[in-house]
Amino acid sequence: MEKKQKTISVTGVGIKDVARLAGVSPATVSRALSGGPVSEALRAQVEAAVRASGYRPNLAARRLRSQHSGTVGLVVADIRNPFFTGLSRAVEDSAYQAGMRVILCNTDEDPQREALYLRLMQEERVSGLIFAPTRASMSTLDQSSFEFPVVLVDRAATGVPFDAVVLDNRAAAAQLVNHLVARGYRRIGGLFGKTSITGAERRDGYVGAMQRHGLESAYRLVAPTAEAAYAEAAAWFAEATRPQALVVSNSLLLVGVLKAARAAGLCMPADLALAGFDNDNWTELVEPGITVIEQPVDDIGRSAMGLLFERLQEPQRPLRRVVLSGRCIVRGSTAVLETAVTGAVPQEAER
Amino acid sequence: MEKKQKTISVTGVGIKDVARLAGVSPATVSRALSGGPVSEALRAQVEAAVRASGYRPNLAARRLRSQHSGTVGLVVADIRNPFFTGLSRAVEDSAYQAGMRVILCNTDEDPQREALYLRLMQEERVSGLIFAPTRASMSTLDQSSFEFPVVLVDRAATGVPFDAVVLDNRAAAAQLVNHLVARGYRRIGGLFGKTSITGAERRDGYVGAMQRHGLESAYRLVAPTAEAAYAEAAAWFAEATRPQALVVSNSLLLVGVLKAARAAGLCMPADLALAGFDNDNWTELVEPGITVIEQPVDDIGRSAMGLLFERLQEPQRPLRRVVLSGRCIVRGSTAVLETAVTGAVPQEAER
DNA sequence: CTGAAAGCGCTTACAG
DNA sequence: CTGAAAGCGCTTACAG
Repeated sequence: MEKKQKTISVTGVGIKDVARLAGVSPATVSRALSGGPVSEALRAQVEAAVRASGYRPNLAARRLRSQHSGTVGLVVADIRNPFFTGLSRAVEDSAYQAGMRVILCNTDEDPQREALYLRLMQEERVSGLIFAPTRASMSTLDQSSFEFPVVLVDRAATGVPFDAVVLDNRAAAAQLVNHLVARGYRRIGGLFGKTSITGAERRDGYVGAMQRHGLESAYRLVAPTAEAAYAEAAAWFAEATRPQALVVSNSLLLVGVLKAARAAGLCMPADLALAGFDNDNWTELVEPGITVIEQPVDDIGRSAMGLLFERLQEPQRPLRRVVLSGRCIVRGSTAVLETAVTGAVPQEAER
Repeated sequence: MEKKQKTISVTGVGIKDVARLAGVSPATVSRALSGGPVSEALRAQVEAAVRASGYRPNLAARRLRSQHSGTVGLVVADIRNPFFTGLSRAVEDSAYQAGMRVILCNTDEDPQREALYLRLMQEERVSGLIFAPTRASMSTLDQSSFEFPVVLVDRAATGVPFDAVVLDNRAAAAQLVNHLVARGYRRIGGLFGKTSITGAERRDGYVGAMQRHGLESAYRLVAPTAEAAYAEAAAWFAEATRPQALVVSNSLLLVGVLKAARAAGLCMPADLALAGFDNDNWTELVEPGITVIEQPVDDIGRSAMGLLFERLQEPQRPLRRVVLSGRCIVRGSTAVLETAVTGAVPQEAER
């Protein structure tokens, strides 16, 4: 069983070998394998011949001939960022379910690598691309740069000429502010990443919500690393106007802020309340638990693949932008402020 | 600039178009692009024509003709496991540096999906495969199953007929035991995953080290999920023979144990010392910090790619097994036991 | 339903 | 160094 019939071919057993074995033409083998119109008798012969020979179709040949790569590209900043880890898993699952492959690339937010990988996508003739662009490159892009559909994820300015799946970042940030206000906090600061559009949108949401509550915004922008957040937070905590509560725009920054708070000897939430984004493992495990906005990564990945498929079927359809909501997971880091002015009713509901 | 010369071809601009534009043959374009022997004059003409036409080579055609896919497969259990996240990033970096692509597949430890993806690797005609097999499939595998080199990572029984890169799991587990003994603990239990060879090796290391110290082993095996670990640990903590310290074989189980300890109201390290594997973010951030063995994921990924390349260059070389050491990161979860019998000198050094 | 033939876009001996 | 020709392994009109 499973005897390896070494044929003359260097390449192993090909469709012609199977055809010979089954006593049919290569065309019939091809049809039988792709579910084409073949009589049951021949189909059975072909299947037997495939099993006997251990034949595996050559995908490079199939792609070249059929002009379908059956491949989608996924270009993100860094797979080690838990948001992208989850996203890539969701995209891969959707893709493999649809019988497609995924090519994953990490740009590290480097425009040069970004350009390199976009070029690669062209060379692979991907059927479509799911892309989380840097802010710089997003403005450069237009549809004519690509001969395949592109779906932006996570980062997409309103009005960009692409299908997109994003979180409602403004609403999510506002949700955190509302929650903090409801819990009695007033001097609420913000720390946002300055390189991605996501950080900017979350900042806008924060500023808007603070305004609606009649509170004064105080935010700072940092490079998207734990180290930068640590430095900025440490400096801030040393100032007289240190905030009572902090809204932080992603989990990397959150790590930096947490370490800075500990280094400064600040207790949560008594000395500092903390609220952020991404329901990473550690935000639950740390004491007293960090209040965060959880992003629906599975939905985001699935929706992105969905938009891609629909675009492939109907290239001329109007642009679509799927906006998903985050879920606020309340934990100990934003417990009710004990010195709260109980008379001050928040002007907006928590949700 | 960058004018899209739409040619008659449906497929976009091909090598023949470039050749016509440059006034040379397709063969010369091919040579110029692949760094073959071409005069400087013609090379410049070709480069200009490529720029002018926006030509991008079709990788499917190149692969079919050259019989090199320039692709390595990476088959792991789940990219969301932080060990595999780091590994995949390391492998991808090595691969892209060498001008190769990576195809990533998540098996979820499911033998059926494993078989499916191994078949896919054949169809892609990958140049090589980096593979973390389940225990079940590892015994099934032999070299003749593949027509490309395979390097096992993370999981590889001694004696398997493949190149492999693994952690010295026995030494690492022993290191944790030695450390706990040196800190004064004696009733040291173990919790190990039962599905992977890794868990078994770590258990062996634990048992051996306990024996050398003249201590009695007490370990339990569980399914590799946080839930299973939680259930088992919760039950154990309720028993009279509850351990003073616990060695846990991976970070998923560690999460379960930590939650169970908290639910049982056990303080670390006073009521329970904890030591595990994988220097995941949260092990540092949690109070009082968990002592763990850090795996050199970058080294593991790089070494695996290295073994693959060497095997491709020299198919007949003897099998190689690279065994890397973990680094013990000591944190508060294994602080000196205050009630330690100070007379009992550990029989082995901590390292 | 089936087969013979053409061709996807490249690379690579082969000959000069 | 250069070009004409063959061919990698498939799929797909085309004809029957």
